Amino acid sequence: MQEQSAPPDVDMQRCVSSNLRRASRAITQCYNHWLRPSGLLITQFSLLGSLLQLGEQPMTTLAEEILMDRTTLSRNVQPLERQGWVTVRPDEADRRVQIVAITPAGKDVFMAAIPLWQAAQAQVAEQLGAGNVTRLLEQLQELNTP
Amino acid sequence: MQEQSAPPDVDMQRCVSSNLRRASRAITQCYNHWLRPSGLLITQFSLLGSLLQLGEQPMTTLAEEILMDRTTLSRNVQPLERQGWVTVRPDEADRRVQIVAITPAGKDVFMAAIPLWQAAQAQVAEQLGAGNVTRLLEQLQELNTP
DNA sequence: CTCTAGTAAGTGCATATGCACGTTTCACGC
DNA sequence: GCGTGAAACGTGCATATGCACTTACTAGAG
Repeated sequence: MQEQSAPPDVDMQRCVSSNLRRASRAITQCYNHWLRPSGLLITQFSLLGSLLQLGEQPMTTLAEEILMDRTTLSRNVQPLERQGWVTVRPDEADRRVQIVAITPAGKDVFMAAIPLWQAAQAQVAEQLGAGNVTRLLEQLQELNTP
Repeated sequence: MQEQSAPPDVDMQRCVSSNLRRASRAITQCYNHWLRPSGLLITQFSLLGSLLQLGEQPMTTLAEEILMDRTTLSRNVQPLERQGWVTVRPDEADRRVQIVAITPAGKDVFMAAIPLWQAAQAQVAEQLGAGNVTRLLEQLQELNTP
């Protein structure tokens, strides 16, 4: 008897990474759809929100705070910089460091997008149930910890 | 009294999309790290696994099965085609349709990667606890449904 | 002061993602 | 047979993601 084409213990339905990526695609599209009138993508909304919460930050420090690759963050900042929503300037004391800061215009566009973001959050909450959202967020936090 | 910089109800820690994307990044890196010796990325491993389970499929049908944008799938297939792990050929009856199929070499590289994938799965299971993995997968499935 | 180890960023490359738009092909009504 | 609407795909563009390599700069040893 030869081996079957796929062993029964390899079921893509059970792959945590594939399921996470799939859900991430679906939910990202949902949020981007709601945010569309604001001109922001959810990645950009999130970045502006983090800058508001944290205040201006060195590039690498910010990357560590939001658990994003330094070079990814650096490039994600560029569209926001072109729009005038953030600024990037060298640190005065240490010229290696680039300080990222949100601008008043950036804060405005973020504030205007909040109701749209809340609508997206509400849609997910309705789909999962409010309690399940909390549980999901807790589990996702644990995946970030390592 | 003026408004504070960020309203208290906008906490990026509670954004489902941001948390999903962050976890997706972290877990993807974990799986890619384990899969490194195989030469496959987790996206490619997952694609080959789906093709083994489903058999050869029209491009659009496959995209719907795995809940991925048609054009994204089309481009994700290209590196695999270059490596000789999948083939893409026009359907004989309907010349609009492109049939995607895994090759014997593709099956070989997939099989060889299975233990590495299992190691990644095990690491996640250890981090979350086995029961929590099942619960997480169930919740992620619900997010795909809409 | 100088040399050097380490840190912060930038760049090139490849993959991943999806929207908008255009092209080819098919099926169906006539 | 001939449109015509729909289906399947490809392409261009922009963003997202991260690895490997390089460059610029700092700080500390000597």
